[in-house]
Amino acid sequence: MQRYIRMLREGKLKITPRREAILAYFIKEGKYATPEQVWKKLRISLGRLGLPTVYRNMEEMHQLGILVKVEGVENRFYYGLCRAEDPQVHHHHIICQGCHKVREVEGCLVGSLSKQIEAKTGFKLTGHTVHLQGLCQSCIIADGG
Amino acid sequence: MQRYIRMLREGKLKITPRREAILAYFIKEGKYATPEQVWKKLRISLGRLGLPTVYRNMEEMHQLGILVKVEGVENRFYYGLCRAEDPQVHHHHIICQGCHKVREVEGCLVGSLSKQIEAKTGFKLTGHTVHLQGLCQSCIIADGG
DNA sequence: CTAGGTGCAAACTATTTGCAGGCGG
DNA sequence: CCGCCTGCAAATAGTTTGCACCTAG
Repeated sequence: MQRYIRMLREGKLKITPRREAILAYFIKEGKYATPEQVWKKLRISLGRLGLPTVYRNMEEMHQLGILVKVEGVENRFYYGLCRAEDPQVHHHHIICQGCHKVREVEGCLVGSLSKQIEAKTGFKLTGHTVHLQGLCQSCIIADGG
Repeated sequence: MQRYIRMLREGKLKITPRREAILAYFIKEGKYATPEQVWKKLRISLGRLGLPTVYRNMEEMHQLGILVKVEGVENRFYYGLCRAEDPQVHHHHIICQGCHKVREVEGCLVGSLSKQIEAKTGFKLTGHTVHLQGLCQSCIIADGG
């Protein structure tokens, strides 16, 4: 928790009960979630909590690299906690299709091939997004595979 | 054009003036576009044209592998014509940040590394999406770089 | 104390749906 | 001539905004 608090401070954001609760939610669940899912859970314990507050805070945390943002099914956006040592160091994430657990994947899949791609296409690569889907150990077992 | 017409037939979709116009749009422009952009252009030449019709047709063409669908900025979806020999053969696309041109990238960036990823994470990979952004030859020059 | 954070209500906007009539095969 | 296709209007739903009040630092 402390490292995320520190990241909020570095981003000039105040440490409020709402922000701590959102962080605690992601640390506890370890899964990705929509702002609405987070809101439904937290407003029970927090009493009053506005959905826009959750949207605002999750987006801000995404800007600071605390949360990863991924396009899920059905035109919705999901956020997951990034546990990488240094979120600034480029890496990818893999998400379990069974339980929505998020895990960091070190290194970059595109980096080593970028020269080849540029040579073949004539494009100069400026960026990329990679979304990996999979099944975690527990869900492989649960799936009977 | 003929190959896309054939793909529509194989998908049990009728060949209508609206569908031909949408295909012609993408063949001519060679860029990705939102349903709204396509609609604004085509309703001039087609007279009456409903925006829902464009949404419906573009989504159907996406299902058939005729159009690629990518998440753009600002929570909107863009579609681009897939010119790959066989769209069923797995490949990626790179989109020019300057002019929005779409180009196929043969091969798979994840495939050769999937074993490593699985070994390192313990996940079993079930799928992935890769979005490459870049600058095409013309836009590199226009950019002065 | 003061700038940033929050709740609420309302707005916004991309996308979808229902349905009556139209047209491709 | 049958069933898919289309336009229109209206609904849906995720997300954002305006604003008065509140609270962390």
